[in-house]
Amino acid sequence: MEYDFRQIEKKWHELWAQRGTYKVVEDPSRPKYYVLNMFPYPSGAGLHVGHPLGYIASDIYARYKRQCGFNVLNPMGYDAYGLPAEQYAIQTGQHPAVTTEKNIARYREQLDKIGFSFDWDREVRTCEPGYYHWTQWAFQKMFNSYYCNKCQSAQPISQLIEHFEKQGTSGLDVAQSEELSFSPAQWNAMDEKEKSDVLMNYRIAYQGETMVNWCAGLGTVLANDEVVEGVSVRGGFPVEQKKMRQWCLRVSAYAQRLLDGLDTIDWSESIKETQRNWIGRSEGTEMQFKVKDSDLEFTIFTTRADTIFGVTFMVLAPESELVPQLTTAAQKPEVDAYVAAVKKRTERERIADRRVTGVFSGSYAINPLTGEDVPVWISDYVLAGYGTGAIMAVPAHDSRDYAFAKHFGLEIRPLIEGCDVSEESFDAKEGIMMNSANSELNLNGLTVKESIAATKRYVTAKGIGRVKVNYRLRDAIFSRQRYWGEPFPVYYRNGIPTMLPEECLPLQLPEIKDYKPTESGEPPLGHATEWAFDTVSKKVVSKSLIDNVSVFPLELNTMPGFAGSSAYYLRYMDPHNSNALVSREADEYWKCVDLYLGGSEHATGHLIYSRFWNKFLKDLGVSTVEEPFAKLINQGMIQGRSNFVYRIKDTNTFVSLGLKDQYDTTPIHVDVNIVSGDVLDVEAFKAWRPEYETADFILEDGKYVCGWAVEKMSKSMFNVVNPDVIIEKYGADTLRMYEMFLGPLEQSKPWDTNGIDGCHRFIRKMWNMFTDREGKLCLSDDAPSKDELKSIHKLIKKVTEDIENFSFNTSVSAFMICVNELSGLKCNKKAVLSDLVKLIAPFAPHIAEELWEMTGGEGSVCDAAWPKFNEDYLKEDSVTYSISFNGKTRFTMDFAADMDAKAIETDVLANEKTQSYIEGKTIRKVIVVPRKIVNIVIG
RNA sequence: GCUCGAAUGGUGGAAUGGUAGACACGAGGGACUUAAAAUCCCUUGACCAUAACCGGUUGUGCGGGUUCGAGUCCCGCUUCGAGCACCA
Repeated sequence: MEYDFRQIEKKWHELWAQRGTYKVVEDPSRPKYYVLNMFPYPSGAGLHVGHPLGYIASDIYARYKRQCGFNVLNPMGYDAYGLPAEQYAIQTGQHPAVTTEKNIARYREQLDKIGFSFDWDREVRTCEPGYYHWTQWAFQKMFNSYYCNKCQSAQPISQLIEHFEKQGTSGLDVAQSEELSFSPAQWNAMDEKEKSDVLMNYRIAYQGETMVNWCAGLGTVLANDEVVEGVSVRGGFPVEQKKMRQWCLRVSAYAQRLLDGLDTIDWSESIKETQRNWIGRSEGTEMQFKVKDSDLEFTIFTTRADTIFGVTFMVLAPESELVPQLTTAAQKPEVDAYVAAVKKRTERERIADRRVTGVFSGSYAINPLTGEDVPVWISDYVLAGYGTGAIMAVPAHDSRDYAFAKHFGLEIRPLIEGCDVSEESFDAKEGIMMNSANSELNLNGLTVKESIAATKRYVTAKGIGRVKVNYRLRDAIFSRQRYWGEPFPVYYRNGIPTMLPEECLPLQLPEIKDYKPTESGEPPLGHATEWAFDTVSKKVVSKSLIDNVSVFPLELNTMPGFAGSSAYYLRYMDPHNSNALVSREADEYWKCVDLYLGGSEHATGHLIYSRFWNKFLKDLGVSTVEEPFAKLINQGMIQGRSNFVYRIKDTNTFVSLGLKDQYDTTPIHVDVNIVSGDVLDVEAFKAWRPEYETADFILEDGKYVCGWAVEKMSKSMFNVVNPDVIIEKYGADTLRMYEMFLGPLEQSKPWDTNGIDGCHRFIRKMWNMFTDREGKLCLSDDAPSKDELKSIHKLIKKVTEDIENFSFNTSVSAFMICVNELSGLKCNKKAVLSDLVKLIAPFAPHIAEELWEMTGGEGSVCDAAWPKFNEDYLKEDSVTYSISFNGKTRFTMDFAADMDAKAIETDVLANEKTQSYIEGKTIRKVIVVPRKIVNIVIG
């Protein structure tokens, strides 16, 4: 009887839910394994076939680990805050919570059909108060912490205050926005507001005036990874630089730990490299330059201290605070005009147009090694935000300085023997130095490497500079001018940002009637009426009660998307705990995510923030491990495969692919759901759009063949494939097998249903091995034959290895081979087939569960012990060797499996056929490749 | 520009330095069937040879190298993809 996947899959979905098959509890008697997928943002479009790829892979691994005896945590939840719901709210007035809820329901319905082993009791949603309580809590902890460089850890801010009271800033080694200097007396004399401002310089969550990516189109600030080429990733609106007071997280304090941690985790080299790049550690030297005829001094950063004798000018970033100080009266109009022009240029324009621009400040700096005067210029090729915002320019050995010097006719002084700088700079860090000596320091004759070290030593000893490590990693901007995000648990006491008492958490998002920014330009929360904090009753009250004595205004910004996604993996460990983010026991049991699956597009966003957040929580003693994700796999994207029909110009006649070149045609996207194997369902096409109702077709071989192309899966290309449709036609098991069969997990590939029949046939074939025509079980208790055992143990070995290597596509092939072999052998042995059921269970859980029940298996197949591989069954009595001469195989010989190489060699050489091939030629070499080949080199 | 990654039949893709193209799709042929569906069997990189069989040559983007032996290792390119991009 046909395998009725619809009825059987439905049956098991119900039974699994009823029996709580996938419920997980901490069990110290068993080893744990934590599998996690990056949780999805529930968009209105629902799931397409690309989304479940990673979920299926991790589900297979989770089920496999469970069968191996691990207590497996495999949770799922929703990253529920996001811009689309908010924009939908602005357009329709529909509350984002309502749309989000609806979308989640739809996601859940789709996910349930695929048969995942998620423990839904542990579901989290970032937008629920019970969840964002802990997002707000972590923020408050960051506000109340500073980062101590000496102990490489976050510490309570109270310790820092104590330090200020006793020593001021002396002896301070902490992460800070800028270097401050004050005495204990000065600190103690400060008023509350001044102290608050000073502490902001050190807090891990702090408010700072920062240049932000302001997106007027979205009315909000965006993180760097939300901006690509000067436009917003969402919506594609232009983004400009604007200075704003924003909440920030001092991610930069953790730069070194974020970098070091990469060496301890099992992630792909490419994503680690991306993160290293993003962190951008650079070891160099900071040097002071005195300004001529002035008391002023400024600091530059360089990685090429060795080139100091080649400095012919200095450059300041236009935004640098030094610009007004160093500009002479004569140059002021020109400098002001330049700075103003630079400010007007958006990021986008600066990328598009990279002309050399700049202006002379009028001042000269004194090269501390040569005593020469060097002109100070201002140019936007120097960035204010990196290093000190000022550089020493060595045009001979830096291509940017070179371009600048050429453009403005400045001196270019080569320092490396034999280099030619007439056409371009010599940037390579190699060669022998020249022109580099003063009375105390002589670099001439040294290599670049030696001179860097020598200069560092000299500069440090002379007190004109110091060794410095810089990071490109910037602090994360943590404010968003949006409604649909976590509110900050912060109120403003006469301008001083103050944390809500911990017992007032969570601070719930207020209801508002309009989701747009207010007329006065405040964020949407400006519309909220109940949005003030009463410090006496400790309640949120109406704004009308604000008296700035006991009732104060609340913060109007909300947190960005990455706030809620930074520690969700901890919450899954203990999702219902209302006293803590995660209990000590749960945390110590689950520790960290053992296997994390998700797209590589989060390399510089979520995966950095989350690691940062976890490190902070570890300093706090909440998380037990330094790195939250021990192993990371980036599944590839599934692209769309679009189909085209070809309309003959100015007609309603469509011509099949093979004949289209005979006409003048326009390709038109056609819905892939009415195309099967690139053949168009003509009737469905006519019904698809009213304008095609009267369409005519020129067919080939009676069929209309469509063209195709690989494009992004999107509605506008009509290439979105909904997993529900596939499941309805083939069943979830086939979908699961096929998604794995498509190709290597980490590779991007187009969705193409052309091969899905093969997987479906496989499922049916397997079903038919167990059942007769009436659908009744027909298994025998007889002992399996040697061939049957060999076949199944080959499979056990292959599938076990493949799962461990995440090579699921080849294990699907292995299943097909095994089932072909066993059905060829007419195998109906229970001993063999029950192993097959256990092996297929992670891949195709529905059919496995049904067969497991039919064969009288105990409990659920997901708890059936993974079959043990026995090598003895694969052993052969004899092995066939190919006999080759100079690499060309001529004939074969059989030998006993345990025969040693020397004996084989002797036998082969004694053989008559061998002799006839050698025939008088000399034998140069004989190579015996175990179990494969004997190659005889003659000549 | 820099840093990674990739390139194998008509297609998706297999191959610890050891018989390249497993497995699957598609295509062609056949069996069963009144017919269709389903199922099963055979052929299927290219080229040459042959009545047929046996066979031969060539073949993993291009050019070199190491090796008895290279899709795999090394050097130099080409093309495509991804990330970073004035980071001093």
